[in-house]
Amino acid sequence: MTMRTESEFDEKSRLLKIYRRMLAHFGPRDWWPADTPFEVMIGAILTQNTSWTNVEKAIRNLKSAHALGPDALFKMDLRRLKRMIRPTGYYNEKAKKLKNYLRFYRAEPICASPQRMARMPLSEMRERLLNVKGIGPETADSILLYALEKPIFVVDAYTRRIFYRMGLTSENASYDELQGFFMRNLPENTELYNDYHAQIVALGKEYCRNKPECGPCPLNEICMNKGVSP
DNA sequence: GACCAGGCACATC
DNA sequence: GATGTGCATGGT
Repeated sequence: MTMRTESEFDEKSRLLKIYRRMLAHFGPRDWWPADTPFEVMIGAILTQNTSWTNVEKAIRNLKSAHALGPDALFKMDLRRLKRMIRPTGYYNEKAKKLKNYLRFYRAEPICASPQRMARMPLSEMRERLLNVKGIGPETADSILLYALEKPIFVVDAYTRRIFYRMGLTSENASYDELQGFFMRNLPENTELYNDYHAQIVALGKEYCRNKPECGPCPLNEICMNKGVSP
């Protein structure tokens, strides 16, 4: 039998309270903004350290070239691919990352085979994704959660910043530590993880950018940061 | 013109 | 394991 501390209960209710507050303010986010699971995967790579508006341009380029599919992208000339994804920045690196991912994807048709997907344990799937050069923890988890609908919590720069400023996590917590914090304290639920992360991004974009001071935060009553950089 | 954006791999200590 | 660096465009 496991003992639970008071603070564990506090954190559980607090994380849900924060979620409800964000949900009330922003409404359901209906993520990920993409037409297909495959588009989610490509977007997840393209958005690495890049604003989503830049990714939209690249996605548009690929769509208008009728190239947003595994075969078309895999076969596309590298220089042409670079030209199309240029707006996302790091386009030389990202073009290689996409090619790496497509090689993996075509060899392991995870999305084309639901039976195989269902059989594959989450942790094993994650390991395989992380073995692809260019896929780190956030990209892997975004693919698992938003393309494959697996129950895993996505951590990003906004998550780290917001929850550190709230005083709930440490500034230099690792990805795995932060992910563990959320997954220990929230019910395991794909829909919740999906919208929770989307809410965090909405909050981050509007109120909690990487500046010394927050904007007027809709979470004021539960956010410990009173507008001063901690 | 500086600063930031839905990271990651790699080198070095 | 922690810390530093290159990668690059587009918006504010």
